[in-house]
Amino acid sequence: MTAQRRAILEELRGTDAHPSATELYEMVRRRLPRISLGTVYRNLEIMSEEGLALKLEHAGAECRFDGNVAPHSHVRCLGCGRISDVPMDIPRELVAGAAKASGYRIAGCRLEFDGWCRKCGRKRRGRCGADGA
Amino acid sequence: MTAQRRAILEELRGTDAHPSATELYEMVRRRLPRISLGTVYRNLEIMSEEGLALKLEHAGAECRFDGNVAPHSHVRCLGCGRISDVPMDIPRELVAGAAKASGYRIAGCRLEFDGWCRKCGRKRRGRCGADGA
DNA sequence: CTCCTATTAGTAACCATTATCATTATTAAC
DNA sequence: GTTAATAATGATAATGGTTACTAATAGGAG
Repeated sequence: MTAQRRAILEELRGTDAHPSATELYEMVRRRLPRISLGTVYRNLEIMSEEGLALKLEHAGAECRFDGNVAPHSHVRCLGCGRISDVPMDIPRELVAGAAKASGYRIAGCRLEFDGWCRKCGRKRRGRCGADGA
Repeated sequence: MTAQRRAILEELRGTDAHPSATELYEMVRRRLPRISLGTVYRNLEIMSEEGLALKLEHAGAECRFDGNVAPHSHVRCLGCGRISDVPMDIPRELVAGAAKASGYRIAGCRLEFDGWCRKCGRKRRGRCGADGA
């Protein structure tokens, strides 16, 4: 394992901020100033395949990465864009229901939430629901 | 409403194939050969905001569009890429659980399935689970 | 150390999507 | 029907995240 790959993995494991490839690139660059963005992408891809990292392809947004490999869902804050973990299992019945409703053999599923984090929610006190403001 | 927007909406409503912007562009082009791709994108965006169309931002894939505006989930076939409807509600408890687990005020959520459609599943008889083959 | 293979840095290419802008269509008022 | 104000169009350029390419370099087995 090269120094670059090790550094990327360590930085990823040292945060719960779900960094994008570019953010990770900036983080690793403090240690390895000559690393290239392509190297970060390549290694993240490889480590995702190997199960060392999780590639979060949240709909309509750039990819983010997670050093926490255990299956879990995520919420994205509509205010600040932050992504947080949602330690929650997807009920088996839900997957079974989807299989029945669609006729597909279900192999995987993602549950993605959008919402307002505590900080952003405080600024919006009184308002509620799914408005876009 | 312009002829272009009307044509886009009619084509979208006339299919359940969840076309991408480019596919829709090809479809509409048969009627309006001089329409531009930008116009298709612009109108799909506008109609999504107006609630006339649904923009499906399935993780890690190009956007697809749906003329069926009722809330529902989707499965993508890992074999052929086809997207099908999953007429299923997301349980309230799931959203409530996510709110509790994350501290966010949840505004929306997406449930995305990957799997094998009947046709592709037949070719894979015997195998099961979430392998990538 | 030496050869072989994998990986790197740097850069160019890709592709879906947006933005720009001069021209053209639509609408509402007369 | 004309006109003036406004909105939408087509064509193309720009953007941004990601992938592909390549010559140079690093790692590791023997």
